[in-house]
Amino acid sequence: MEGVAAIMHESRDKTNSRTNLTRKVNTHVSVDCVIFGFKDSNLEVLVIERKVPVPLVGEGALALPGNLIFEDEDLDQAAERVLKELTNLDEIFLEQFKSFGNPNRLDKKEDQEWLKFIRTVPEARVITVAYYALIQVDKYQPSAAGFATQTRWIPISDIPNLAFDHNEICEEALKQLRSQVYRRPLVFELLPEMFSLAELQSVYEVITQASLDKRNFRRKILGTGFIKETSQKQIGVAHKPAQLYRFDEDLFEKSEGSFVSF
Amino acid sequence: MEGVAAIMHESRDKTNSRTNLTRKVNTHVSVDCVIFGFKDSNLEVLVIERKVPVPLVGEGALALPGNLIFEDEDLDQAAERVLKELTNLDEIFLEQFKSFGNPNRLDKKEDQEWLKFIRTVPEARVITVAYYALIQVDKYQPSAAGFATQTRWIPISDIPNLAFDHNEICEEALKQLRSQVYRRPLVFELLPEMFSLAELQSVYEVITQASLDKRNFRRKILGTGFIKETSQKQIGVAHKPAQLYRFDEDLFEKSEGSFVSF
DNA sequence: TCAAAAGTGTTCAAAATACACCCATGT
DNA sequence: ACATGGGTGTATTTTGAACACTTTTGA
Repeated sequence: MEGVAAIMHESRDKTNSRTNLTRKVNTHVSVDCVIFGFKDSNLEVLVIERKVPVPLVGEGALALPGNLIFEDEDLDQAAERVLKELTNLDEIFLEQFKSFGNPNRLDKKEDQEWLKFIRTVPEARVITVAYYALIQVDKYQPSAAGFATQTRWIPISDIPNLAFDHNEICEEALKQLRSQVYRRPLVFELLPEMFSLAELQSVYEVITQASLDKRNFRRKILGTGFIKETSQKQIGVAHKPAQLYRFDEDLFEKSEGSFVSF
Repeated sequence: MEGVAAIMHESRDKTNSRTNLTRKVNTHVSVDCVIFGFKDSNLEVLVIERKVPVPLVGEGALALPGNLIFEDEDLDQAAERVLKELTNLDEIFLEQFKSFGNPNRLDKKEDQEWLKFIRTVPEARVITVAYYALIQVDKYQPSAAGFATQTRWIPISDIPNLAFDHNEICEEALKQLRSQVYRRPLVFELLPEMFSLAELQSVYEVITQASLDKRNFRRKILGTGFIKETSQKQIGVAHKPAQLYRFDEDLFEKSEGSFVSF
């Protein structure tokens, strides 16, 4: 997902007082975001529906949120801005993982047709810098804006054909997430502030596609010392309510980033 | 290191029959390569000296090999080509790891002065896609070409100020190498076909900055099953010659990529 | 009272660590 | 004969893996 449409409305970004109307677009480089959320015990990806004069259905109607960068902004800033402009998401975990530059990546017929509506030079080559993001689904409500008409969560096991090379980008993002999940405390970006150990285990299981032993998991995760019990318990469940825990970032920092693996 | 100078001589790339003279340069995107070699029991990085009318000494004279991409080539192809054009290195391990897009990354005075000699639009913003490479120093002889006047190996502990944001790029490449060295068989790209276990251990130690127990190392590394004894021994050493081993790629593939860690 | 998930320990096997001496070779 | 690095085994500790029943709650 890239396009100049986003410059048709002002940015609310407080860090830059210039409006997007006066900013020069770099028509050769874009950013795309793969946003992961943990929903219904599943890992899902947030996609947008593209706004077009003649609505596309099925094939190619969906895309990752992404757009061209501005000449005066850093890549990380661009990713934050674009994400905000298309989905209203803000201040979430966002990290660059790979760039994609196949010269033919925008050449599919339906993609070209769409680019004709939103680009000054639809046939131009664009390389894209891809980011992955992690969000707590309950805390943030994505809402479509810019050239996105809707946002939609899609389970990663069930992703349809997306625009451009966005399926490949999703695949790579997943690989990245999987390879990092045991080296860094990423899972806590996907969970609410307080969570049960069963939920925590479930996030690990969903991401790594492996099933874990409950007792061993609890022993090890509590053994790290930075998962702390809170005074809260689950409410409204039809069974014994689970104790809730939180991730203590300070304790984690002090423990020198040594993390767990299963 | 980027510039249009490379298009002033033909590519010898057999995979593309068009000469570089007829290819259109993408003036907004470059590739840069951080080439690691294992020399004198040390990890070193290959840099080039920049060709300039008035030779620069000290500050900013050295840079990573890199250049602008062509409009019709993939990022990986561009990295291979540029590496070949500036250092004559070919068919070595090369992998993208991060893109750098600070809008001011080319703005230092000495860098701008240099860009004036090699660029049509020296003040243009360029984002660069960085690659890291691993080479067996005995097998390949880098030799300067294009706008490089010399190539030089520099120990990673002793890297001077480089052009542009190339110090930052080196740092990130090292991080990447360190984080992957125990997950993938990268070390064998740095060693000759046959090597002693002491050399192998030393590569791990140099990359991770940790010292390992000789007996435990040998037990574990042989325990993987894909480090195979050869019939050769070291020659010309003033002590008991070490048995030489090789990395068996087929056995590694079959062992499902499960690697060691220390 | 029942259904549903929470919570809890022990045993065994495997892997990690720590550690010191003799050996083969070239000079 | 000596200097240099090569090569080897064991004991201890730590970590990983497998495994089943009781408890608490809401409906």
